[in-house]
Amino acid sequence: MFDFEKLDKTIHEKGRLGIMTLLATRPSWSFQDLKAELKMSDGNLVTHLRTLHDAGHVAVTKEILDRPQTSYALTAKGRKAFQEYLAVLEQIINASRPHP
Amino acid sequence: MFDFEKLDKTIHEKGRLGIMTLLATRPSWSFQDLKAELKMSDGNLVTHLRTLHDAGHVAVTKEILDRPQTSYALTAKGRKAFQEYLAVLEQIINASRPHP
DNA sequence: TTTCAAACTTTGTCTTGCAAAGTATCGCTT
DNA sequence: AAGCGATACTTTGCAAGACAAAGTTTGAAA
Repeated sequence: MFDFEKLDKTIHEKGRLGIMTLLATRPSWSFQDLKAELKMSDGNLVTHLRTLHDAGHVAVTKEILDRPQTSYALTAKGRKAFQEYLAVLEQIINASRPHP
Repeated sequence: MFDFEKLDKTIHEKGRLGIMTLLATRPSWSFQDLKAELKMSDGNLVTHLRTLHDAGHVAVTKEILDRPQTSYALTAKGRKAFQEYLAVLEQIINASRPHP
């Protein structure tokens, strides 16, 4: 009916799903912006970002502008994985309309 | 941008999301059918069903036909909660198409 | 009454989320 | 130079939860 095995657990967790969704909307997000938007603690956010980075889904860029600033972006792999994840969500939505 | 707080944790967990999705497709499911479809262990499945039942999302019916058989169905509350959950999924899908 | 299957419960393990507090690094100010 | 504040992380500790395996209960059929 639908492939629950395909629901990538790395992405599915609430906090990381939030991160991935935000990253999908823009080429790049700063740590501070992610934190403000998602209302996560530093430690929690960093941990989730590291998990996503370890999975190869997120690229990290450190620069020092005015202040030190770290930016995050989807990798090609991450974008693909996320699209597959979204495809499962669409399956769920479609399946959930009771068929006549 | 979208409401992550609305992502009901009771529903969001992978196993329970599977259960809710199946329950949304039919008026009623037997324990055995859920188990077969979701490939979960007895203990795991029962625990998730109890969690959903405790949350008021799922109704339980025990009857004895040929064999004892327990059936599960969405409550009105569960159906509503699930629809709200799906609405967030749709927000995520829409937000994830990078806007031009 | 032995047997079988359904539907639990119990037990134990292991992972994970999460926050709070601490640390390192860099600019800016005085 | 010394101190200050912000960023970005690390560490620590706890609590919750997923999950499987094994045991238990219940009812029906043989």
